[in-house]
Amino acid sequence: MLEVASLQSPNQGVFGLGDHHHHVDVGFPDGVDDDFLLDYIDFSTCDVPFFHVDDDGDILPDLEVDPTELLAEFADEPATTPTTVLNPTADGFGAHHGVDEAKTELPAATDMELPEGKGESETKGLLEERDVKRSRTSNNVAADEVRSAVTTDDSSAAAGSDAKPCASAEGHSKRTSKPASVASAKSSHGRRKVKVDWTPELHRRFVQAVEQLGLDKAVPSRILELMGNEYRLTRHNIASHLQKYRSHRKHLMAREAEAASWTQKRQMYAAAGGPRKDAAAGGAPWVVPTIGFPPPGAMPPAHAAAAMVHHPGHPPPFCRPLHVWGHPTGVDAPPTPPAMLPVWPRHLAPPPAWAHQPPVDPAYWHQQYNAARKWGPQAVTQGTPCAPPPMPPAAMLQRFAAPPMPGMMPHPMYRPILPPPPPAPQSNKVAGLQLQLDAHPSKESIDAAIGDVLVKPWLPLPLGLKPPSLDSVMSELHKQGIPKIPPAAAAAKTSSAAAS
DNA sequence: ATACGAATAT
DNA sequence: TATATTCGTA
Repeated sequence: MLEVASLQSPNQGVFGLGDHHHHVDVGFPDGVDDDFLLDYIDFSTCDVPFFHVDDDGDILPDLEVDPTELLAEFADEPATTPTTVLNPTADGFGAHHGVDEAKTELPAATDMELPEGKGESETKGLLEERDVKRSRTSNNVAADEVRSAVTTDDSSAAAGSDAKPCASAEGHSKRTSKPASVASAKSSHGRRKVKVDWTPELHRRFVQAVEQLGLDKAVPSRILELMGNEYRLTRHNIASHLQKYRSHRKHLMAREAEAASWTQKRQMYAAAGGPRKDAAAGGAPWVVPTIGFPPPGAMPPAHAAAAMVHHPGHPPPFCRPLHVWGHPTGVDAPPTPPAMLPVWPRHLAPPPAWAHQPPVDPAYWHQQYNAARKWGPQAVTQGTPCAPPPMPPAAMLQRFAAPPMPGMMPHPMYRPILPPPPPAPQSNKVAGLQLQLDAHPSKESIDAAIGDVLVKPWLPLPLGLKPPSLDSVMSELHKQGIPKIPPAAAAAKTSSAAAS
């Protein structure tokens, strides 16, 4: 079992995403990235750096395949490689930025279905190889299965199309050639399984297919059909990804439900008679639109700035309500209206115990960030132009800039807002920042949703941390001297609730 | 025999 | 963690 650890692309990191090197000149990224590369590639097992060069002389980066396979490919497939849609070199990538690279069009299903006119059934059969394999035996599947995996699966399926597995095309120039362990070269010419690299682009294609089918009808085989075989994905690859996709989706919805419930509570409170002064001042209730604002240092300045970008005609993303567009098709549009998110009232000076969070490992945010980029709405929103958002007004940056806190990362969700020194000045601004509820997202708002991708990672409540009960909140308000506490709440669990 | 998908393994 | 593989099931 020759397993080669899959390489994690440095580009997958927070900082790399917005800065792809689209050229593939030598197979290695230039500049600083070389350092990264060195870190990520284990040259000890690599005899020769191998690049996959196609007819056009393009080097296809980051193929997660081993040399053996490549060789095999060359062998049986001289090189009739039609340019893949996803070949990064094919579409002036220089123009793309960050998240959204090219919104590649999903070629009509019919188009990509079978390059060589193969029937669907045939393709299906081929792609089902693994299932067959599985049932066939069990022992020593290691070498055997792996071999057959590539042999059957690939050679047949791949042979079907001359498209190369450009699965990782896009933006991942750095992940370039993967140094495969040449160990495979030995006796058993063991072919190791290839780990599919679900690049953002590939994922997008996947999502497109899913959308096209509809969530309920999106099953691996169908998705595979729609995606075509140019990526040489197997049904299992899809199934696995689909599983995760669903899972993420589920969590996303759960999160939204949570936010919605919060909104309800807030509204209850407001209905019960929230702080009059705010309402009287013409402002909204006590919800402050600071939710989701990235904690200082959680993201690179460029992205942080991006998160703050203001889209004309729309509220700044960071005060946008948590809202997932769901399927563009509308099939599963969130039933609950977008709502403002709960945040700690700005006039509540020291936040209660539950608002204080221990320092969070930056890696956590990076993960959140990456996950959001991959599974977030942008993935669902097709054809979204994704130019890097402009810099926010300096004033805005200043306003939200937080003093560096070495080692400390205030919790994003409940980062308390210190009471503004002068009480008056901010009222207008806040009003301006007030949430706009987009019941029917316009194109712009969808575009703006990209900003949400950057924002959302900071939205969720920390795991294991339940939002405070309405009672405890009101109790806290009471402590702070906020008038008008519903009797019921006051009577109820006071400090105890707040503490928990 | 196939395909699905949850659970598990790597 | 992401992806692969296994396993029970329809």
